[in-house]
Amino acid sequence: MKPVTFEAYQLLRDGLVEFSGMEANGICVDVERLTANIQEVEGRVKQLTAQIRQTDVWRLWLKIYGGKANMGSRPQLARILFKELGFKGEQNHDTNRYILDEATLANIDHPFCKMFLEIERWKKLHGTFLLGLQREVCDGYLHSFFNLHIARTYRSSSDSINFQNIPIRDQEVGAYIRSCFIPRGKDRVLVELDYSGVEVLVAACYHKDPTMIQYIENPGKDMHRDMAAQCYKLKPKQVTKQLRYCGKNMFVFPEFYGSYYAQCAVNLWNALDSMSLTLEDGTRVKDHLAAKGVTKLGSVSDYKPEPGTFMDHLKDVEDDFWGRRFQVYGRWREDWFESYLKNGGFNTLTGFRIDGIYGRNDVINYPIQGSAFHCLLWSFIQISRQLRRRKMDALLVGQIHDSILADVHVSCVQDYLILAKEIMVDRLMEHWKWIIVNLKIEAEVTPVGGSWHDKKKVDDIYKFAL
DNA sequence: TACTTCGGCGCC
DNA sequence: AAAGGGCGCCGAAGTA
Repeated sequence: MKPVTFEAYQLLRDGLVEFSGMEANGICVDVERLTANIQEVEGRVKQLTAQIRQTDVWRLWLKIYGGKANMGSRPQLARILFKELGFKGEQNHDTNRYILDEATLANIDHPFCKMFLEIERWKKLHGTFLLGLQREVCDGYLHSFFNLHIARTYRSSSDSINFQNIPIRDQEVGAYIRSCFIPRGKDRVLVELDYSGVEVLVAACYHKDPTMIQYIENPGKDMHRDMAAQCYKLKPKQVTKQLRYCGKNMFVFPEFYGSYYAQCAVNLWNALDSMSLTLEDGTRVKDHLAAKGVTKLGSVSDYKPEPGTFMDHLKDVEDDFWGRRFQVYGRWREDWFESYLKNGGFNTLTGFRIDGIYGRNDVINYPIQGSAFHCLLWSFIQISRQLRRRKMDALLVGQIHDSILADVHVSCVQDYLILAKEIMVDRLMEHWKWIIVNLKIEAEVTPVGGSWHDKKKVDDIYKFAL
């Protein structure tokens, strides 16, 4: 850990103090609800397990493994699927073990795999989240740790339990665990404030790419939509919400983090079937691509994609992405890495030094990830101090990289929202002159008597009313 | 029994 | 030339 400016040292020191306060505050847990949810999920796991034991595959499993047969063992299941039932499986090149992750199982067309994934989904909720929380909760409160001395990027981490990976994407699973987090009183609510797209904004502060800045500053422009259009050979207007999601999470972000066209192509191509991608008028995107002359995924050999395939197309999209559209960003990545090779390290915009042996992707990603978190950290410190100074009935209870969770009395929700916005956007931009794009935040508030799962977006914090 | 390693997966 | 960044936790399986 090496803050190279006094200010960077102060940021960690003050952050440590405020995080300690937050840990002591803790977050209120509905213990009865937690117990009930554990019961319910255990019941579901038992029922699904009984069901899967009736299948032929499980009978085969028992025949081969006898008393050692373990429904939770993926290595055992891999043997059944790939050695006994003849499905094609990939192996880890170093260990020769079969890969049997969710994507692999989802692509095997067999009901047993679907059932297995369903059970795993609920077991993950049960073991990691519900029992984990029950183990750590004390007198109705959870006091997770929030560390500032762990991550190589100078981000934070959290443990006992990790408060930064509570399920939310899978709404059904998320509900079981998030409904256990509640405000510490009948007349209070939870308020969550997060920076929107802060890593993209902070990246722009490093590379200053004019095209990227236009995308950021112009609300009519949409990078993810445009890239989805290009990847699937569509007009931007044809891009549905689902297609935009694919552009964002299967091309744009992977490219930012250092993936490359061949990997993106596989994911975008598999999504055509697995997500049944269609246009507004019902046309299958796969058929649309076929009409444009692209009928095969294709592969790469001798560093060259097979001509005329989707793979080949994605190579063109990538070349265009870094070589033309975001060429300043692309050049920054090369220059930044060159400079690292020459100097053996680099400094972040927030005043930290990162020395040591790192790969290209690390060198490009660390400063962005770290500085983005430091925006949150600086705001967190200021908000926490102001709440004390103004004797407001609001406590900070959690932090998730780019968001702050507070437990607020109904009488001061609006004051809290306005104070926090002022600090997170206006004062932070005054404080760090290197922030050259406008920061934005989103607010979510739970109903009175609701849980973290019930949080709802606030349209306009200045017109907020409970 | 206690500990470590690995694969996998939850979040940003 | 290489090819997805950061964490923490779980269960399985191997080792001492």
